[in-house]
Amino acid sequence: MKYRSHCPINFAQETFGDKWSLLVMRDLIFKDKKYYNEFLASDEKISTNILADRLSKLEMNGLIIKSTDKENQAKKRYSLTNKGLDLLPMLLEMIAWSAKYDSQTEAPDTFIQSLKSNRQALIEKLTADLGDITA
Amino acid sequence: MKYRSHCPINFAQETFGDKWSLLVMRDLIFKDKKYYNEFLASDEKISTNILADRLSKLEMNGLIIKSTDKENQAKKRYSLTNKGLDLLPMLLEMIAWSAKYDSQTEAPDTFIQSLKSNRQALIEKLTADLGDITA
DNA sequence: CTGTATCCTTAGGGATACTG
DNA sequence: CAGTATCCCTAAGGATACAG
Repeated sequence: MKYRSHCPINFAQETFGDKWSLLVMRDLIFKDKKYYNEFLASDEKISTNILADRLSKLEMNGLIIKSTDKENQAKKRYSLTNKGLDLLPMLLEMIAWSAKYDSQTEAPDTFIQSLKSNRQALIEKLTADLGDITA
Repeated sequence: MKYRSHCPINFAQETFGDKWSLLVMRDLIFKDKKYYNEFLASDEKISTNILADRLSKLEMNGLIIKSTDKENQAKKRYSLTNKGLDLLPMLLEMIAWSAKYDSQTEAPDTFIQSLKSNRQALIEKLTADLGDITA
């Protein structure tokens, strides 16, 4: 891959700055989604070819890993890597910003407060998940 | 504007998730850029029509404001609003993530440490700037 | 169920000439 | 200097059919 510059913000932009990647990461981190059809069913209606492409790119960039489901050979399971999980702090700040400025969010202060207090629990849950896979 | 969903991550994506907006914000926040030709001169080589479009969209979305330079009537000056400035925490987390995983970054630990220690000073400087304009 | 493969459309972007 | 206005092009995305 050829980067436009060596700026870290540009690096992030080129890694997950497209229209869909961050939404897939959201589904993995906050919505406990793990399977293809679960991502496909998200509100934003990603189309199947784009989803396949993004999953593959996220895997190539080391943010997620793909494994075979234990129960069902045909079924693939997507999980976060540490690199992917490390997006959490940034995502939380992003969510806090949106909550503050998106008029659709009701009671942003309460919402942000609950985010922060759940932060540690979320990290622990995701890290445990991670152990499941890499073990 | 019509949003794909009411998710806060999607809101952020649709507000500044294009290829250029965040780089303009970076220039304003971290590089003290204020004028059209300064943005135009950035490493990533944004083209003039795109820059004009992004500045206008960022203004419409309330992240920046445009004013006339005091010295020169023809010269326009772009400044951060509070809403724009509030992207700082997210950007710092983004930079920290990139520093950790972009192999181009030398000594990421040191880099991230210096980011964090400069954080408060940066906020104060930017806030002072803001006072200049809105006063 | 988990994807590929195709086809098609469009938004986003790049180059460059031009204007107040 | 600070942008518009054009023209053009491609990558990105959407719809849908199909395959292992």
